[in-house]
This record gives sequence, structure tokens and C-alpha cells, in this order.
Amino acid sequence: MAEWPRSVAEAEAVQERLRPLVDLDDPGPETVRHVAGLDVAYATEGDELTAAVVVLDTGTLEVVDQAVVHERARFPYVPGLFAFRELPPLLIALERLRITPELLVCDGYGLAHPRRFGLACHVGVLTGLPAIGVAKTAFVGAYGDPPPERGSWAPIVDRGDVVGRALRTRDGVKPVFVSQGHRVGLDNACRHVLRLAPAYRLPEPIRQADRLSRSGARTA
DNA sequence: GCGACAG
DNA sequence: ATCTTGTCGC
Repeated sequence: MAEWPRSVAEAEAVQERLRPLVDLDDPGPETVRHVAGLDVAYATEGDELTAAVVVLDTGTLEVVDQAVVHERARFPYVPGLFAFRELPPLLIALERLRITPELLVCDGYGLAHPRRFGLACHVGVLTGLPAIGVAKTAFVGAYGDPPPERGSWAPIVDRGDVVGRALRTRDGVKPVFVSQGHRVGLDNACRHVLRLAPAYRLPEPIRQADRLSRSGARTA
């Protein structure tokens, strides 16, 4: 399916080669029935990781399908290249799902990346599915503090490009950082994130994937 | 050159 | 990412 690089130079070359395949113009699905959340947890010892993918029914926000994959990391953590660490097991987990999701919500960035090709773009291109990135901390670019109300936002600007938004999902709480991955517009991505995060800062798909990956990491 | 740097 | 108690506030 995909060949995995072994060096930083090879990994960067892969990103440069796949970047033109990203679709940033498709506004994306208006409504979605099944949404997936993707996350990875790390073991206390060794370079072992546990990838988890959950599928939620958007009507109830209940988990209706899930898959966990445990393996040894194939690539070191390098800012800007961490898809090469987390994507291999995540793709295997995605293949094991019985329900094909219509939208992927990734823990991390998409367009808001040094080479405009973060994890959300990468997984979107490799699967062909609409994908967005939701990160907990800033990475590239600058942004202003959005107004305190849930739903307000401020653009993230990097080298003159708007690459995402700092979006407030809860009143008075630190915003999350949303960026396009593949086949979803920025407005639409933020709409989905707000609908998927009715109670907590992070959207429910990511919270559930985080929960599952951690329990899986302890069991393994 | 130096520091910062998704998870 | 992970190591980690209590505590302030709604």
C-alpha cells in the first residue's frame, strides 16, 4: 500500500511527492453519519505504540466500531514527520474497520505544517477519505486569541498563508487548532468540530480514540 | 547562528 | 507522548 521511508530525507521527499495530491477545494460532506477518530498512545518502556481508530454515529456520538493495532515504532519522533511514526499502525486499524467512515478526525495537523502536509493530509491522500486535523497545541504559524465564547475563532497564519484556525469549543477554555486535511474545506471542518465537541474541549471522536489507545497500551 | 518544534 | 496531587471554579 505505502512504502515507509527510513531516513529524514526520504520522509521529506515522500511528503513533497504526495502533497500535490491533496484536495483543498472540495468543501466536503455537509452531513455525516459515521465519523472516525484516530489517536496513538505510547508505552512507558521501549518504542512501542498503540494505534486506535473509533467510529462514532454522529446522531448519538456513541462508538459503533473500533480497531486497535500495537507495534514497535518504525520511525523516530521528528516534528513535521510524525506521520511516519503513527500512520503505519493507523492505516492497518482503518483497514480492519467494518464500517467505512465518511470523515476522519486526526489528532494533529493537516495543512498547518512546515511543508503543508501533516498527518491529516497524509491519511486523507492514502485512503481517499475526507480528513481534518485537530491539535491541542500550536505548531506552525501565528494566531490571535479568539473571543472567549464557544464557536469563536482566529486564523492561523504561516508565511502569509491561512493554514487553519484556533477554534474555541468551550467558553473561556484554550482553543483547539483545526486545519484541513483532504477533501474538506476549513469552514466545514470547523462546523464539524463544533458539532462533535458539545461538552468537552476535544471532539468526541478524538476523546474516544485517546481512551481506547491508552487502555490498549496498558493491556498490551 | 540560536531557539522552537503536532504526538 | 509520558512522569503526576491537590485544588480552584462552574
